[in-house]
Amino acid sequence: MIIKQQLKKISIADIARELHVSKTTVSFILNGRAEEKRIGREVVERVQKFIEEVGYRPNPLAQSLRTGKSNIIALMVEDISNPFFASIARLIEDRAYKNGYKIIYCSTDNDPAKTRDLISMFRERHVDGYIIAPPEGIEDEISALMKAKMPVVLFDRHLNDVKTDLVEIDNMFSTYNATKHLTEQGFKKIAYVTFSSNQSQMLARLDGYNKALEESGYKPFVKEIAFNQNDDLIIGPITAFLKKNKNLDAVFFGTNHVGTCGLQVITDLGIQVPSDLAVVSFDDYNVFKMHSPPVTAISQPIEAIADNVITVLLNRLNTSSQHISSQSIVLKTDLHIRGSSLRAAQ
Amino acid sequence: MIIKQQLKKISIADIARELHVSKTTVSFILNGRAEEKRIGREVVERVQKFIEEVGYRPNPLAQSLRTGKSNIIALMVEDISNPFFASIARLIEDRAYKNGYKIIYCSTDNDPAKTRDLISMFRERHVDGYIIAPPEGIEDEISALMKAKMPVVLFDRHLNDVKTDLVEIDNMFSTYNATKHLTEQGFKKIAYVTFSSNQSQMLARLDGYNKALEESGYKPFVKEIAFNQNDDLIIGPITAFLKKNKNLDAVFFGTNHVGTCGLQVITDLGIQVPSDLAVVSFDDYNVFKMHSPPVTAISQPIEAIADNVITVLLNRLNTSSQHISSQSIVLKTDLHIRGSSLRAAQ
DNA sequence: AGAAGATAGTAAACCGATTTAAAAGTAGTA
DNA sequence: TACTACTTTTAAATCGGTTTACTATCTTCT
Repeated sequence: MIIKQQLKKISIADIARELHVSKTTVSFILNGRAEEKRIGREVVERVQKFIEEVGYRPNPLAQSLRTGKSNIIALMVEDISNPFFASIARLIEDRAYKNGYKIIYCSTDNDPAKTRDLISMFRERHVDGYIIAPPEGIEDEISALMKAKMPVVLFDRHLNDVKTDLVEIDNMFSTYNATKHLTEQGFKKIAYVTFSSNQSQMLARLDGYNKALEESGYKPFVKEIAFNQNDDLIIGPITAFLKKNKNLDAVFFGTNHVGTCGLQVITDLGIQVPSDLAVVSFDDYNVFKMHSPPVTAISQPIEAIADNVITVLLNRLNTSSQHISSQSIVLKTDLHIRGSSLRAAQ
Repeated sequence: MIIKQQLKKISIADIARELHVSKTTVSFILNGRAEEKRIGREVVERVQKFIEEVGYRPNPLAQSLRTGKSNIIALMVEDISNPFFASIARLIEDRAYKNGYKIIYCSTDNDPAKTRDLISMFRERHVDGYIIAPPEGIEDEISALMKAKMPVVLFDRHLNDVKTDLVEIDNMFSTYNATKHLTEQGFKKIAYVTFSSNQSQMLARLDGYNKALEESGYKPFVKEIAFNQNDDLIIGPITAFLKKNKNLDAVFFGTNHVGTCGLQVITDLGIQVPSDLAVVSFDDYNVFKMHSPPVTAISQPIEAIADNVITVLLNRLNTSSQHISSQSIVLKTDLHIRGSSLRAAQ
């Protein structure tokens, strides 16, 4: 027998009337302040029993209006349909729900104006905290949130001059290491194809690549593509680039999106991997694992990122870490070396 | 020069006090009911100017509490990190935002209990409408929503005995057609690997496969796998199945998730596609397009699905379609025939 | 002049909770 | 008896809007 949930009406006032006590009393009991407020044992039991029976649930809107708290966390990522962000969102969602928080997520498209709108919408709705993979150009809004004492955790990238909690990976070392791997395999003309971006993680990745090449004394070839969700506008430039630079012996893609598009180009052009061209990509992804030959990739620790992000935020929300000014967590990546970057036996 | 947004305090009462009018007047003007309520032109202008100046925005919580409307749409999918659902979510999100609605999404994991909880949470928060890819076993909750006059659009699958708005694809024809394609290519021992599920779309897909085989007089081989998010628990059974049935000449995967896992198994076992085994999968996906050989796949019209879903829901919300009892939209799929299912020239 | 009607605006109730400040009851004590 | 102290309970204010019902003034018409 399923108990009919009283999703309908029943408010705290109804309960009070029904049991001949005041709303105040009921509210105190509901919020576990019965003891503190010295509500008699008998009353507490009567109220709790009744609440149980009718399946009463307080109206969260009214609660939020009064208290200013909403039990909602805003999660803003670049693009929720990108598997990297989708996976992280999923993991964060699970942990948040388990801790009584709901997640609202949305895609920023790396557009500061859209992001600004979204933040202001979230502020109006009194969300309790923010998890953001920030686009450039919203430093001021983030600072404003901080000033208003809102918990904010950035991840995937950081903003200069804004001190927030932060979860990142070691981008520079990751690309440095992967590039080194290529040079160790004997590749010399190594291109780096990436989105044109001043985001911290993208700059760091580029730095790592440059540093490794510099150490080897090879010349860098960098191709920057305008950020875009539309595959065709990524495939076009990559095709042109690869057609023009036939002398390359390896290519390093800076993100999973660029990487998948790049692979498609390579297939379309009939380029042999790795004999014609070795391939490495940032971010691991089904497509890379299952490509033939499988593609060497830098795998981000998705679970660890999600876990750290939500842990840091929950701590802030529980105000148990008021005294900590801000913490920065940097996680390691794994380089999964696969066939696409191994110099065939001569 | 950027105007400082007054995200702080300022309420409708402040405005009223400042301009020596009543809250009521301000509220009417804000809601465009000035004319109807015969507020003088001069007052309207004064109020609007002031509102503009201070950047006043009404508190949505208070609005929702009073009106019962929230401008929020709940979007419940099986798993937000599945690329099919992530893409749809993304498209729906965009259109919803453009129409002044926000989306809250979440993953049901096909778990009716979790789904029930989520629905009841959404009801408490007074979301205005629901978009749901429903798991089995929540017929009652959906009916309850309908009874409460909430707009509900189901997609991807339907529930028997519940008449809601619905956007689906022609699952049965899709698998029938793809299976026919295999038999026409000369394959005879065609396995169908899928999640074990009584969801409408899964049953229809299975029916299509069976019907095509029946017409050809071939024997069906169906392998059902317990639904699971964890790849290892999918890969294991598929591996066992393929190892045991070496006489198969084609395999049809019933979802993108099963398909990617299946491909991985095929690669790991060193099975040659299509010479040893032809492959077809439901859902198109990067992984299939880029596999070598590329994998024949049934591509769902993602944009059309998203578009229809949100259009139907927005119509309901605008109450312009009160008289329509419920509408069912069935969309066509595309079979993308690729190398993985073509009988090599003998 | 008086009734009816239009015009312009507002006070107060309401949505459903939390919280402050205070009241009512009870017991102990001087 | 009156006064303090403690326990138990509650009325009313508040959050920030929307909406109902009503007032007051000015025209217009018979």
